[in-house]
Amino acid sequence: MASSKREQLIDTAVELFYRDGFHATGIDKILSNSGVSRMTLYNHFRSKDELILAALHRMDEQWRNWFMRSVEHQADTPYDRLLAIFDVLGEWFRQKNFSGCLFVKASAEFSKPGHPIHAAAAEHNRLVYEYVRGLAELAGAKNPAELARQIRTLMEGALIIACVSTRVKAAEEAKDMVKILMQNAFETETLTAA
Amino acid sequence: MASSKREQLIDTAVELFYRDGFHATGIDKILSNSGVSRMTLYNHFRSKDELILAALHRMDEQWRNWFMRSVEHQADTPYDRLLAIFDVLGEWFRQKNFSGCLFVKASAEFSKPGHPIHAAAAEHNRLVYEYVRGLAELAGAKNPAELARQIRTLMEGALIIACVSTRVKAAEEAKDMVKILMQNAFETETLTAA
DNA sequence: GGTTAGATTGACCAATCAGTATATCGTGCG
DNA sequence: CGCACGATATACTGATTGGTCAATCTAACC
Repeated sequence: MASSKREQLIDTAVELFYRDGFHATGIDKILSNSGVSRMTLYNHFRSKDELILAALHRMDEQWRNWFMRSVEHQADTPYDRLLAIFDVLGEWFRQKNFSGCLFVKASAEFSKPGHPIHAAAAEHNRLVYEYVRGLAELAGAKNPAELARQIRTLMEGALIIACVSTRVKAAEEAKDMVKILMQNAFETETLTAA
Repeated sequence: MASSKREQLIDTAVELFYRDGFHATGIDKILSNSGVSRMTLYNHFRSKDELILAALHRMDEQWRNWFMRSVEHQADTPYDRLLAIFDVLGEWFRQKNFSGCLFVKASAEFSKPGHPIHAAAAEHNRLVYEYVRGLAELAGAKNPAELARQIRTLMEGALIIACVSTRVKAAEEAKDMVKILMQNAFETETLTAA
């Protein structure tokens, strides 16, 4: 039962932090929305910052898991999966309660790079990058690290355009861009195969 | 003197909002840092949100002015200026107190698209887009609007990578990407000329 | 010089902030 | 049954939140 309350706290924290932001979400709102009482929270987490870190960790696992599963379900070969990334991105942007990326929000509200919360956001980005680089390697890109950085840049760019300018098409537009870039990232024979 | 205090309030508001965020910056801190007293602020601005809007408006003018002047100083032809955008971006990322983009922060903290503050961020993005599209037109791009959207996506992507992952090189990496994309965005003769 | 309108001041408001102290409760063990 | 321990609930802390009120001060105009 103790662990269940902890889960419940993290769940509602993720939901409220995502919707309203970190500073704008008070401990009291998390408590009332989760039906958990004050001391139970401070029993599991030493401070609000620690709860934020737990929420980011939960979201990182959830989101990356969903993202990778979706990409792998969408396409079969590593090459096609690099393209499918942007289809999945489009799905994400079109989700009912889509409201941007929790990690962008985190690094926006805690912008000092040394802050643990900022570091958690950077770590999430690194893990996503590693996933893309793995795909680029499997696909046989000439320079997998470079292609992965390019794709990550396009992903983040599409994300910002989508959520600041409310332009969900940004995902498809980024996909068109990545097609062009991938022509340059693969040997000619791979290019012809695609 | 009245107008000078108003300017002073906006200046310190911009500085503190940029450094610490909107919700994390209290009215009291703005007052003490600017040396202006409470009612003077509420005489000029009906609420904190209105001060935020004024700060965003000020920052929009300042930043776009600095950005466009830098781009135009860096290169002479519209074509080269499209590339120079990313040199200027690199300059920005390397500025001493660089801490991301105030408008990304604004839309992160006020993520409901209908909110006036979110709308102000979207409007800033639109104005930057219009500037890039103008350059793309002058440069003779086949589809200026499309090229401008692509460049905007790369700009925002590089920005997020730079400030979340503390990777200022993201600007140069995005420049490499835009070179490839521009090969596809111009007729062959323009391409050869470049 | 006196009056008056507008700017400025500091005291004050209720609400909320993150976090704590203490009391009570439920439950497993001897 | 009775004890004891960890989890929970409630009340409370002092600080800070955004915002207001009424008194004071300044300066321009008649």
